[in-house]
Amino acid sequence: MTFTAKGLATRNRIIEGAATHLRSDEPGTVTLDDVRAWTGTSKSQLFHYFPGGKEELLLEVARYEADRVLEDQQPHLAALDSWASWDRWQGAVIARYRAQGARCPLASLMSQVDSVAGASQVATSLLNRWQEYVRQGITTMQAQGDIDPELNAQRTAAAFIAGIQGGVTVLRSTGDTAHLEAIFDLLTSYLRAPEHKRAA
Amino acid sequence: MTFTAKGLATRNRIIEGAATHLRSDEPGTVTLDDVRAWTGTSKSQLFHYFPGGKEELLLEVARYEADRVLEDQQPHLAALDSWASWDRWQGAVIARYRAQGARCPLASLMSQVDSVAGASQVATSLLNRWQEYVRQGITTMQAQGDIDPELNAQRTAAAFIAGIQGGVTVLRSTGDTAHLEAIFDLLTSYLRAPEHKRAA
DNA sequence: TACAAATTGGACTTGCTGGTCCAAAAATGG
DNA sequence: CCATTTTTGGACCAGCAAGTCCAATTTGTA
Repeated sequence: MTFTAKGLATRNRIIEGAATHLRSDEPGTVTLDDVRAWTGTSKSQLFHYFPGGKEELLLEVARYEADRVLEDQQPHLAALDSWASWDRWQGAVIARYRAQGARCPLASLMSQVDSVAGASQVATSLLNRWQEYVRQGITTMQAQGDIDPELNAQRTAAAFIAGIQGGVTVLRSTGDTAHLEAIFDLLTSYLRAPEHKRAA
Repeated sequence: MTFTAKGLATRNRIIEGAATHLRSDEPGTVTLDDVRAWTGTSKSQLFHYFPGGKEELLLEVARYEADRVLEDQQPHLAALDSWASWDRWQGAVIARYRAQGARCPLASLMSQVDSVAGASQVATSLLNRWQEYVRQGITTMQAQGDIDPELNAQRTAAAFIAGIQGGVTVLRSTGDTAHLEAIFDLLTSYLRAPEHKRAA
C-alpha cells in the first residue's frame, strides 16, 4: 500500500496514458487490456496501483480530466474582472471545445463509471468549483459597478454553468459549436444589460 | 421480414417494455436477457424483430423515448403565443425533469449505443424539432409585438435548447433542478427585456 | 384440410474481459 | 551483503452476454 517514487511514477503513467488515449479514441468500451497496451504495463500493476480495479482506475482518470477542464480555462477564469477578460474567457472555452469536437472525455468517462456515488461526486465537485469562479467574477464586476448589484450572482453563475454544459452537450451530438456560442453570447449579453427586472 | 399484426404487437411490446424498465432501473448495463425477462420473449424473437441485435433494439427504444420527450411538453410547446403559455411550458419542463430526477432515460440510452451515426442522429433530430418549436414561439411573439423584432429567433431558440439541455445535464449529476430553473428564468427574462443590444 | 410463412422456445457456442495468483526481478535499508 | 519489501510479468480462471441455430408451434390462406 505504500508506494515508492518509482511506483507513483508508474501509477501516474497509467492515469495520464489512459487519459490521453481516452481523449482521442472512442471510449465507448475501454478494456483493461487497452490500458495495458497504451501504458506498457501488466495486469498485476493495474491491480497493484488500483486495488478497486477498473472502476477505481477510471475514477482517477475522471478526476484528472476534471482538473484539466478548469486548468484549460485559466488564467481567464480566475480573473473575470473586466469585460475584456470575460471575452477572453469565452474565447478560451469555445476554442477548447471546438478543438475537442464531439468528444468530451469527461462525459464519456462518467457514463462508464457505475460507482454512482464516486462519479457524480467528481462531476458535482467540478461544477461547484467552476460555478464559484463565475460567481466570484460576477461579484467583482458588481463591486466595480459594471453589473447591476441587484443581480443574484449565485443564481446567475448557476445559469452560466448550465448553459455552458448544455452547449457542450449539444456539441457532442451535433459536432457544432453554434449552440454553445449562442448561449454564451446570450448569457454575457444578459450580464451587460443595465437592468434585470424579472417580469411578472 | 414481413410482420403480421401479431408480430408488430410483439415488436412494440419489446420496445415499450424495455423503455419502461430502462426508465426505472439503472440502465448502466442492460442485457438482452434483461429485456427477455421484462417482455416475456425469447432470444429468437429479439433477433427476429431486431436483426441488428442489441444495437438496433436500443436505437428503437431511443427513438421511442425521444418522441416522448416532446410529447410530454405538449400542448404548451406547440403554442407559445403568450407569456402565460411560456410560463406553463416552463412549468411542464421543470415538473417533468423534477419527477424524473437524476435519471435521464434518453441520455443513458445514448451512451450505450455505439452506432455513433444512428445515435447522434436520433439526438440531433430531437434537438432540431425541439428548437423549431421554440423558434416558432419566438417568431409568433415577435409578430405580436411582445418580443423585440430585432432578436435573432433562430439563435435565441438555439440558446434555449442548449440551456435546457445543460440544466438537465447538471440535474443528472446533482439531482437538483436549481440549475435548470436558474437558466430557464434567465432565458425567459432575457426574452421579456425590451431591448437586446449586444454590447461591443 | 393442407400448405406455406410467420412466430416462438431455448439450448448452445463463442469470445471477451475483469480479476486472481504466484513467482521473478528490482529496490531499499541496515 | 543479506533480508525484506515493493514492483513487475503474464499465465490462468470464471462468468457473462451477444449472437446462432434448429425445431416446434401457430397463423394465414386457398
